[in-house]
Amino acid sequence: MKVENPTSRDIADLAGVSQATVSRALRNSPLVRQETRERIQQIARELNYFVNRNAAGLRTHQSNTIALLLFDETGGEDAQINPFFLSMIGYITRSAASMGYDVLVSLQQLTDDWHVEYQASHRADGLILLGYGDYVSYREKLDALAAVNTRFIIYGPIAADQPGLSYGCDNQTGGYLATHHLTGLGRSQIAILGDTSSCHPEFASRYDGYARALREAGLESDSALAIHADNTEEDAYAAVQSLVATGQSLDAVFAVTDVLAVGAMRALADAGRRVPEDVSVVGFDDLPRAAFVNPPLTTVQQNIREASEGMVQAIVGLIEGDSVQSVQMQPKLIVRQSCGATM
Amino acid sequence: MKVENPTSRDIADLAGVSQATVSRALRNSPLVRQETRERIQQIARELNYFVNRNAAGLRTHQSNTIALLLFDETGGEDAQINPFFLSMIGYITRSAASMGYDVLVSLQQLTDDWHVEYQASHRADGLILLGYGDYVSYREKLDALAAVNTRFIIYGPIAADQPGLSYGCDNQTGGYLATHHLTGLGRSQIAILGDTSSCHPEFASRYDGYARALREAGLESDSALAIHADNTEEDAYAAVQSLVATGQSLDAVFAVTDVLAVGAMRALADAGRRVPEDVSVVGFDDLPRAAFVNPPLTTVQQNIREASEGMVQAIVGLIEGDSVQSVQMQPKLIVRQSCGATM
DNA sequence: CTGAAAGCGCTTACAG
DNA sequence: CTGAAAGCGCTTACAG
Repeated sequence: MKVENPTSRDIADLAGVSQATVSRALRNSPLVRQETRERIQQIARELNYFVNRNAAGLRTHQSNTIALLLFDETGGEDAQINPFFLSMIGYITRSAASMGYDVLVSLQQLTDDWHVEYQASHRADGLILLGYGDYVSYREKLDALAAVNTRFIIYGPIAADQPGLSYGCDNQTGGYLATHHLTGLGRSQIAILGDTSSCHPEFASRYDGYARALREAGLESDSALAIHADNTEEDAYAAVQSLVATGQSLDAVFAVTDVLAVGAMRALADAGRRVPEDVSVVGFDDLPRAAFVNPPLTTVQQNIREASEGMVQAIVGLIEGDSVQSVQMQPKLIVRQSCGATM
Repeated sequence: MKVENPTSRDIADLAGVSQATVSRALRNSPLVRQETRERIQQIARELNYFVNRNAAGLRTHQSNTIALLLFDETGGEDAQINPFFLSMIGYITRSAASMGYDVLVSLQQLTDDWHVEYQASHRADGLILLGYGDYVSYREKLDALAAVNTRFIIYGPIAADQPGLSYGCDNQTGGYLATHHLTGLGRSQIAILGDTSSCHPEFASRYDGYARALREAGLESDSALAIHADNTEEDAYAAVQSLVATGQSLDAVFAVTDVLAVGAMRALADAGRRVPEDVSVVGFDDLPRAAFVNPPLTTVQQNIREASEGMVQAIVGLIEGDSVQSVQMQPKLIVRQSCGATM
């Protein structure tokens, strides 16, 4: 009675029906008489039988799998995944499972181009792309994906002529919220920390929001207060340390990510500047650690659960042939103690 | 010249060879003349052709995929993955990729039993299981996996009669290191926080190490200082708060995970106990946030990179028929400021 | 070194 | 409601 690696034919023999009927019964086809169906499913259960996904996928041209590709610009060998994207994995996986999809996770270097392989090899029906990357090389990848008709959605800004769908937050508004909070507290020498060049459209938009808030408050953007840093804590630390060493005065820092904000806070502390008394700090992302740093970090939150579930729905929609739109979410300011606002 | 979804037959027609030769050439078979092989690979590249994994997998009975199953005991709908296990995903994925394997990630409730499906459905060649779980229900799952000859490795303690391989750290030594550090600082009323019942063998072993260190220091284990808490920050907060409210005096806490340690530190602070002046705190895991809390947390580190890479090598070894052993790593005490040790 | 052929385990039109 | 049959796109013994 025990079969080592049972196939639908084994079930058929045991049930005294054809293999086709087994296939139908296991897919809950209404074409099969209920009594037959239940008997077949019972036998399948007893044998620990599961449909061979390779065979089914070969027939149906589907994998019921979504590939989740994490791009890592700053990543060396030992690099941890950007915690912001890492925290999406749970939501994406759970949400995909509830829609009947598996999730294949892969870390990609921006120099790789395995990404086109996932759908072409029928390993995945669609892709979700996560990562802050240099826009120019990123863009090439998107074009390559579009060229082979891959279904994909990218977390990030919606560029006008960019192929594919995107799901992102209104970064301009986010930058505005952060900066407006600082000007509202009377800060006037507000530095912005990060790579706000056009290579990083999401950070560039945060800069635009920053500039708008300054303008509204009657302040001028001062290029001496635009501090360039790659998106690592170490780079942020070094950049802020250098700026402070020049004698440049400042009373606030808007870091375009929490990772940068944490580095900035360390650099300020080591330079003897108190946060928030001497310098206010705002971040962006609301990483888990934002609540734990000292003082707890005021930051702009993107709703990652909503984003994760939305992206899964979008890619599944695309796979199933629905028409799907790009989405822009509204960010939210989370006030903690790093700016000196009363709670 | 452009083919929509090229197959090996299309390549064959274009190259003027048989489909079998294309298959061989693409797998770099030495049976194919080099010149022919290169010509075929060139054509494949031009057409953006990739081998259909479903078809190949059906033939070879392999998926070249590892399923990474994360079990979540405390997980409600909105629960984040335990950050300790989350941080392994990157290393596991990268390491699997370097060995030619994809990683399928799935969050599992301890009540589910999808886990047997992964290998039986030929979606994965083997499983890696991560998660702190209630040992009794966990054990049932392992037995079910073993019953259907699934290849798997579990991160956790090596129980004598447990099926499958495991990869874990020497939790007893870890508990000893933490507690010995505290006794060495002159602490004598050392609480232990967590679920150290036999349901959680890893935590129970940490308890054993704690008891051993106390014994060595001539101290007695006091059951009033064994604080039960599920592995969440909230539960730890509540448990420590209650204990302090009873008037129980204590001068140190060994939390069996960093998640618990963070909750304990909050509860102590809110009760007006200074860390480390009044109460020393040690954790376990060295989560990313351990360095960020205030004061930075002294903790026992498990080398997650080594563990991740080791587990991938082990499961791949198992898949490829090597003989593989369970491994126990040595943990390491990371001294920060939460105990008051001089740095 | 290359080709013809079988077959992996399914799904689904087609026929009854 | 059920079965016989074709075929998805590969890999690999077998024959040359």
